[in-house]
Amino acid sequence: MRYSREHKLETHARIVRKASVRLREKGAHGVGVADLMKEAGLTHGGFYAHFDSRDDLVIEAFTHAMDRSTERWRKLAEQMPREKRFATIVNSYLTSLHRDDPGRGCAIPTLGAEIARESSRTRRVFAGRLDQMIDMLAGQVPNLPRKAARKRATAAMATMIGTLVMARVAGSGDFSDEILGAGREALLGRTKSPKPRKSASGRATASIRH
Amino acid sequence: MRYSREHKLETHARIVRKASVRLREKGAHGVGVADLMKEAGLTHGGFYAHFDSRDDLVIEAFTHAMDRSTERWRKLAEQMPREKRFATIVNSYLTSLHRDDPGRGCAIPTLGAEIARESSRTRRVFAGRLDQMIDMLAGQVPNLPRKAARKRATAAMATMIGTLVMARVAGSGDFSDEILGAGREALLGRTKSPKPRKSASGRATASIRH
DNA sequence: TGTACATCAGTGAACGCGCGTTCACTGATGTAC
DNA sequence: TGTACATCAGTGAACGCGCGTTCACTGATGTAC
Repeated sequence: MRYSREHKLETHARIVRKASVRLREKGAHGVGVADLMKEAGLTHGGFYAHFDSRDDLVIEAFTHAMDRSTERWRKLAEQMPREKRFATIVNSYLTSLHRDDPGRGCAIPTLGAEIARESSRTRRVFAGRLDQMIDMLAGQVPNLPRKAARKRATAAMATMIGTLVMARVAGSGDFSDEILGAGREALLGRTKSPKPRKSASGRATASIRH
Repeated sequence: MRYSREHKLETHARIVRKASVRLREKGAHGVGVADLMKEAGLTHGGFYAHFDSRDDLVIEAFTHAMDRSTERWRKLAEQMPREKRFATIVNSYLTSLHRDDPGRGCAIPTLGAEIARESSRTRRVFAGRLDQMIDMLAGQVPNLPRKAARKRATAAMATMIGTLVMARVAGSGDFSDEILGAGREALLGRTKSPKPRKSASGRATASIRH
């Protein structure tokens, strides 16, 4: 072979990684194959050496985004004491930083509605990752039995997703900030500061994206 | 003129009405001008006698959908005693009927993410209607001062929108029903029946779409 | 170790297709006399 | 009231363009001897 086995896997992963950012930014139908390949430093012709169709890349890119988000949250939560884990995730999700950077953010507010209209094959994959994400969040809900925690986590995900969708429609002014604040309050109760706070490690908590 | 002034206005309104259904079903970029005109019983060539561009129709169709939803909710709520109004809206929003009929449903879960990526002109129009919808819902929240009611309404909208997005991704099986149920419980507390209930007038409440 | 060959990731031109938009035309009806 | 003309909503062919996909080709490198 021209390149080692690793080389191809690396290239494949790079395409998926870059595509997952651009697709979240521009929508599942908002970027062409040629642009996505250019993003990875390649020309469009080589695309079909890596994917059977554009849809396949969309599925892989989405899966990648969901897995990264879930994993990042889990790690973020694990650094905190039990009772603060849920609040930590909510606070880092409902941030102007997350709102203004959809490319690195949660894939559901950006791609959810479009995926809901795709083939049932695509939707099944999506639903699986959604399920995992809810489970992960349920694991961070304090003081509740398993089933109740999952219910709480599902509704919290809904509030976070809806808040982000509305806040993005509203742009980035006062109305948008009001929406973000309402979401945080509903999930966490009245809290002092919507501004980024320094964590113990000295890194600003709010700088952590999804 | 060939047709009376009314005739043109009626045709224009019909195009907008039909388009607003199809665009919610297929997405803001999911249907072509030709299809939308055929839906209204016309050929594509006449389109530009009514709209400057496809984007203009999308804006009008979206505005139409939002106005109809807001008005429908207001009327639905007005038929109920004060304390039940908020719950009535939530219960009729978070229904499998609404989930399975996006064309007649709320435009935010279907088009919100796409609109968030459009021109700021489009987003401003959208944000205005979103603001009106929140205000309307705030007016139905019982026992709270104006500002708190608006906060509550904003977060409730978020939960409803996010719940519908997730439920649609999940299809229409158990997982999807679980999501709908979690949203209802979070907003209304544990309630008995997720099934359609007959209202005093004999019409099934759940048959009312948005 | 050195050489000849086979492989296949990546290139860039070309394809067919659907889309938004334009345009010359039509013909039913409102308007002027 | 009846007739000639002007209007313009709607038609359907045509446009240019961008997209997903295909394909013949290339050339660096792994492999066989």
